[in-house]
Amino acid sequence: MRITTWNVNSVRARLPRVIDWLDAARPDVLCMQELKCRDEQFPAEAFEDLGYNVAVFGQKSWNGVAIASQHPISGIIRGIPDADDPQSRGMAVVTGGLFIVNLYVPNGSEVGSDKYAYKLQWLDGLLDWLSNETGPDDDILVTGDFNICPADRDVYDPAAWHEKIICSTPERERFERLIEWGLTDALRHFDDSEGIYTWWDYRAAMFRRGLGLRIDHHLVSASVLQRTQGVEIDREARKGEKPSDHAPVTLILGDAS
DNA sequence: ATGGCCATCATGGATGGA
Repeated sequence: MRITTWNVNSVRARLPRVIDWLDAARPDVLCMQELKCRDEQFPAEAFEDLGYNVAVFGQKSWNGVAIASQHPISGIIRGIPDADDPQSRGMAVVTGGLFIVNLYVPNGSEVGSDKYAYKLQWLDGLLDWLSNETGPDDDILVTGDFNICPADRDVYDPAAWHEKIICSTPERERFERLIEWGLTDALRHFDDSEGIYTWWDYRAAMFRRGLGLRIDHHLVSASVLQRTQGVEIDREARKGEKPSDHAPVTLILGDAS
């Protein structure tokens, strides 16, 4: 079983690329972030034509998350950690035997800004929400665009990013609390090397120069970790005409025992 | 060179992203 997370940076602007990729890669589940459209603007038919069921949690212009799955989708939760938040940044479903939480964590803009305070509050709320909704003994995948580099090895220039947004200690502490709660950063379970990135700035030919950040993650509970065979980042999808600035990141699982 | 690009809404240029 394969589950992909991909910040598509506008599902409407990216539709041909997303659909072509999905048709070729055919993961069991695709978790998307940054739809930048309302629910009724989401091109559900294009996914359904490929045999996927879809659950969408969008909003006008910004943010928005969706899950496409070849398996039946049930138990849809819209609005994490707070159902009343006007920003659509989190949803959860049950599909393929997993509780999948798909997140678009706030960017935070700048350390010390109002948006930064919202980001930290949002991450605090996420941990509370998880603790109320489920437990680390369940079959859980928390995936998406976390907008956090967990460690310096996830950053192309740690000195330049020191205590900057994405890399600040309070953000990393929130990430670490998710790990302490009982989740494992699936990629780091297999590979502790530097230079592994999932996002590259559109500006200054950062992708061509190999300068990026690792901010898209698959966090798995112990039972899911036991089945995890690897994590793949599809850098090919960052090349060519009109790419997203994020690459798709795929979690590969064996069968449940 | 302390910026570079890209999407949205709207139809110019502000706002947001990371």
